[in-house]
Amino acid sequence: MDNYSFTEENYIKAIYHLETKGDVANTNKLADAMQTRAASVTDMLKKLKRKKLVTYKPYYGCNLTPRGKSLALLIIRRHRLWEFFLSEKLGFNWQEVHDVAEELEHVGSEKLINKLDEFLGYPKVDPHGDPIPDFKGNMVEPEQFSLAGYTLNKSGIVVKIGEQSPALLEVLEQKKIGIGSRIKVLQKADFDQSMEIKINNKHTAHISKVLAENIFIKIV
Amino acid sequence: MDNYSFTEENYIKAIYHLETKGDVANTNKLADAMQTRAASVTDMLKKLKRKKLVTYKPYYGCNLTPRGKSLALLIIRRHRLWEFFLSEKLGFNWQEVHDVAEELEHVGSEKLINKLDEFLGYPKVDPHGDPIPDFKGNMVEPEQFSLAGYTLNKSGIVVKIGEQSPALLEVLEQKKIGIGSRIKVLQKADFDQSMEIKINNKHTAHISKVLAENIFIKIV
DNA sequence: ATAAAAATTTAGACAAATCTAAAAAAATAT
DNA sequence: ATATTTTTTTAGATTTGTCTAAATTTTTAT
Repeated sequence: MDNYSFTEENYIKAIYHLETKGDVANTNKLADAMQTRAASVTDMLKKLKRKKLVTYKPYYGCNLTPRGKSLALLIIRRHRLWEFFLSEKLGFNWQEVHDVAEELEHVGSEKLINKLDEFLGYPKVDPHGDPIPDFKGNMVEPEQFSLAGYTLNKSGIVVKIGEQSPALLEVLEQKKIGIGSRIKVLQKADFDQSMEIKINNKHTAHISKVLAENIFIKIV
Repeated sequence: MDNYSFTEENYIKAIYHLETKGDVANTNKLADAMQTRAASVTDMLKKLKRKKLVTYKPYYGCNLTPRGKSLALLIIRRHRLWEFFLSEKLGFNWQEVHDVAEELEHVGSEKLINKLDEFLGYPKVDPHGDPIPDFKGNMVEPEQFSLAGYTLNKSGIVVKIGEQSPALLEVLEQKKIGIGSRIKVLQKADFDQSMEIKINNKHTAHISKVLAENIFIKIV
């Protein structure tokens, strides 16, 4: 695999994320994502095109070539493996892992990342519930379920909140449940479907059926 | 702690290593260490002086300021902790760890490096036998001697290889001598200072004076 | 002590990634 | 369909770390 600068890698990653969100990666969106100016983006897109990582059409935007896409997946693989390492082995909170992984993801050694993968036991999902590509770039988007359908002792990561009402958000805030929280079902009451859950392996909470129906979990 | 570029950090590290070797870090030696030209070094030294990391005297060379020295020790701490991690946790050979650690050492998070230190059990020495500075920058130089100075029937554990040339590493590989090997001196020839040694109580080897001078042993 | 050699610095240039300001193209509104 | 607004590109400048070639200082040798 060739060698790319931090900046190039970050552009490729940003383009990938825009594409998978269904958007075309155009100049202004990229400038926004990269915290830079449109003119700088234009320059970079021309360069990435020269390097055959994207197809670039002036006044339109760009798409990743197959080469660009595998580079993106490699960087995402590195990022998410490091996030897993930081969380699992070094005891970082899931909120803290992103910024550090943002730096570690640019360390290029192929052997490093594959050995790390092995050391971590080939995890499928990072601490935010996002899937980790394997060494070939394949990843399995984990299925998400409402917490209400969960059975005892199953755990996962909160990836979505159903209803966006202020009342619901307030309850979640109060119980310290948010996107990324790791939740494990401890007890379930048959008569009203309420449940006792453990949040981030730290504190427990009791939540009603209605609340559980609005919390969506990815299995980890 | 402030933020420095990869290049600045690498210069600081090179200056530190020259200083501890007893040399004055002058332009040509630095150009050699940094694989660059003298003119580039001059530019950089002026910059490092502006940043108060070195004292620089034209036509003489430079010395690290206290700030510069603690930065150097921090980078060395990162480097050696990562080497330990790669060797101990990911199963890299001690010859392979250096280049990867060279990249990892520039990841700046203070929390990362202190958590890593904790995770590794606060190791005192890296896979090459070099001491790891603690979070304050203190390190204990382990007592070690060149094998060349050894007398008959004395034995110890290989903790460091002096010169890092591929030619030397190849000989060591071939004779199955590595960091951690237990070595006992069986015979010594007066006329050329070559010696017969036993390695790991298993096989014997004949090694020249020059080779012996590059093998450092810790008495056990 | 003076000339020759070696080491170092200065001057001016370059590539990468960025910027601002102005020009050009595309989208939108009347 | 034409004018206005938005988006994007171009042109030219800036910063960082590098380079070559020439000038300068220091060291070494006679």
